[in-house]
Amino acid sequence: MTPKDDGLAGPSLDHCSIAGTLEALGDSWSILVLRELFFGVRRFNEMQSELGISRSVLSDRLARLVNLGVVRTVPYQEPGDRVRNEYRLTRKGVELLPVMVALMGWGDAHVNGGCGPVTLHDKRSGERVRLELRTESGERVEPNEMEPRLSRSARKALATRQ
Amino acid sequence: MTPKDDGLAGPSLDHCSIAGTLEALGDSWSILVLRELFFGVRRFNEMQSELGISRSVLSDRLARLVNLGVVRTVPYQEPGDRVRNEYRLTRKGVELLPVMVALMGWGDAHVNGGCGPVTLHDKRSGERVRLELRTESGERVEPNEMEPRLSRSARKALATRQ
DNA sequence: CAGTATCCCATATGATACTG
DNA sequence: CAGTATCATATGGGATACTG
Repeated sequence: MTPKDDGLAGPSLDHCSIAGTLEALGDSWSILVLRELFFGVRRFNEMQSELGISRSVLSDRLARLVNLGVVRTVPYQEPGDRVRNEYRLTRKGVELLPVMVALMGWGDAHVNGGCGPVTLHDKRSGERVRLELRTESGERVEPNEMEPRLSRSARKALATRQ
Repeated sequence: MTPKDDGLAGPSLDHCSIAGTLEALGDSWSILVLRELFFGVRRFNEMQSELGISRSVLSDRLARLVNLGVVRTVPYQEPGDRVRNEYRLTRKGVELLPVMVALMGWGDAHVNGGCGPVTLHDKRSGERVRLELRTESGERVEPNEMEPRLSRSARKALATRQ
């Protein structure tokens, strides 16, 4: 048995969705910028000082995120001041929250020794929220009870190539 | 209302768990190496050719992951060959799978246009598995229905500092 | 096969200064 | 306040060659 036989990886996975997301957001600042937005920080200067990121990089990252469609600018005006922009997550950006929740969960458990400085709550009930793996029929699944499979389309693509 | 007032971010979050996890695994290769392990690829040379990563970087990354405790080496021996090592996820590494599932989910939806080359299944039932946000009492929560709060300990830390 | 060591380069980042 | 432009640097990564 060569290792190749039982592995799923291969040319068909060069652009697997994990790699795709990382290509879009896998640099060292994008996720942190999105975290700020998630945590309610919306303005350039505040993000900059919170994150300790350089102004040029923050400017670049925000532009990229807007371009990607995960962030949008919203005009606002302080009384007696000119109109400026603040930044908000788009729907596409909000759908990234599970990534942040997963990162936070692992960091809570394995970096911060069991719990972190932030907890997540349902806005209505106030109950704590967490991420779970479930089957379509609603059964909980542990991470080690899960296996990846090539989708039908990927198998077909692989077959024609061989 | 200054933006500062309604944001959660601040000095107490410099080492929030998202940043912590990213610090450990946020480089451009670690997650991809872990993906290979998740997909069943365990040997150095195979990972190297699958990923198109340079040998030195792969070597370095594997060492770091072992050091972090998310990967361990397991000796194996091909008949008539000397003993070598292969790599496996530890429990701590397996607990990182939700991060990969979340990345995959977003990539499926927003990079690969609705579906990707890989699906995840319960080993037993074969049913598809996905990530869900739920309250402790089992209610499903949409990403936009969720808000972050400072934990009790973080509030206390913040209070003493001010 | 499974690495390690060396060297070189591209690029990401930060510091600083400037602008509306 | 909210950026943009320029520059210097550091670091990450690849290519290559070597070793057990």
